[in-house]
Amino acid sequence: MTHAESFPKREHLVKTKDFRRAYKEGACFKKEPLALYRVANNLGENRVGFAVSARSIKLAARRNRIKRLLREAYRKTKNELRQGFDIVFSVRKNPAGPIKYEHLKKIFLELAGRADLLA
RNA sequence: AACGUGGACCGGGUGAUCGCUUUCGCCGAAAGGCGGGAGAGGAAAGUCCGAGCUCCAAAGAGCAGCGUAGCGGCUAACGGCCGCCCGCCGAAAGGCGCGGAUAAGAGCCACAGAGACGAGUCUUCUCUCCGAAAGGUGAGAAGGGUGAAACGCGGCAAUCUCUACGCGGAGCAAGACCAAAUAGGUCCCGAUCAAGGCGCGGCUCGCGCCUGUUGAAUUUCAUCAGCAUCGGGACGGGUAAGGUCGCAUGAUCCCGCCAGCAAUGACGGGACAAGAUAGAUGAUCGCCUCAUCCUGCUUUCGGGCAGGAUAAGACAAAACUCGGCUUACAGGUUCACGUGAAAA
RNA sequence: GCCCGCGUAGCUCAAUUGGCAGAGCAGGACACUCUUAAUGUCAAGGUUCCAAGUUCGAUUCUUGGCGCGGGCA
Repeated sequence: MTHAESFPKREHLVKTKDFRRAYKEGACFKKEPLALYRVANNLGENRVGFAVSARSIKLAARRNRIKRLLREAYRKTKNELRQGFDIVFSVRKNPAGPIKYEHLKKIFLELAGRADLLA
């Protein structure tokens, strides 16, 4: 059995096509510096992708950290979310100052609430 | 000890819970599950050099072009490293240096200055000659001023050039295989035999390769047209960041010993150490020691103690692989060396 | 990942054997006008992306950084 808080490859959004579809057709919710795109898929479970702009955030280490923290926030809360969506988290602008997990998680939860994803 | 100089090394440790990538074993028809192992750096960075490797059919010579530049050595190779010489900086330990060209030539040296590189003379003095004198001709010497440089076989070759040596081009998104899907394209230009064309990604030589077929119309040449082939260009359609390999045992790392001033090499023994592809190393909570800042107390004014805060806190993360260089970097460990001034 | 190109006034760009950094637009002041626009005149505006080096002298040449833009299946 899969553990409740695991996040295997199957749940990752991978294809460029899927990302394009989310941007184009999905509903968009923003709160600096994060943006959430949500579109229904017909798979019965969620797939999630994280996009961090390399143009505005130069340091690879910083980009990696933002992705990991977002992934962690998703992993911890995935059981409280409604299923059957493709979700993309996009970070376009470089947030000022150090990146804190607690801070990102707050924004994450707020956006998830606004996107009507919380069960 | 203080200040300084040059190397070498580290740049958290440990425990718990959840999670990721990969590999091995077991279970399972499969999806997957369980257990064990492994999992970022000294710069992984910039992409500045040098290689391996792959493709361009094959990769020759000369020229052009590009690169390097004291001498010698090391190396697979290098623009790297080591030793020595020279120049400059430093009191010293040391540091820095695109550090060839007196042989052939071209170009430039603004402004200022009389004059800026073989053309001449602004001022003064001496001598000679002409002249009554003022002054002038010629020769020599010195000085002032300008300027970076003032007559000297000037300076600039990080201006062309010359000399010596080296260099074919592109790059793992190279390239190979497999699968699926659609199409089995359209248009333009050139070539198709005795002299041409194409290739050797710049040119020449040299070398190699190619030149089929039908018809107009008849033996050949030449010309034209069709088909076919080859080369180049433009457009259209389809699929899409598809999968596997390349892809990690290597100029590898560690230890010992020998040769060498050294870089480095030989020998012996041991080790196997990330492999992702929207891109794996993370999150939370403890403890330990370190650092920085703030507050308070204390002091022999160097510091010490207590509490609190800060993301163990700097620079920053593999993307075919190595050897270097360069740049960024909180803090710490260690070895060797120097000592002028100031302070003690 | 690899390979290219570009940084000059607020903006768009010039500047060659290395020798006083300029043009157009925008902005400012003045004139003209009842007022505005247009037009004319005037002045201002620069660490030539940064730092070293060569040179008497660097936007230009050399080296190293920083920033920006593009291409490659």
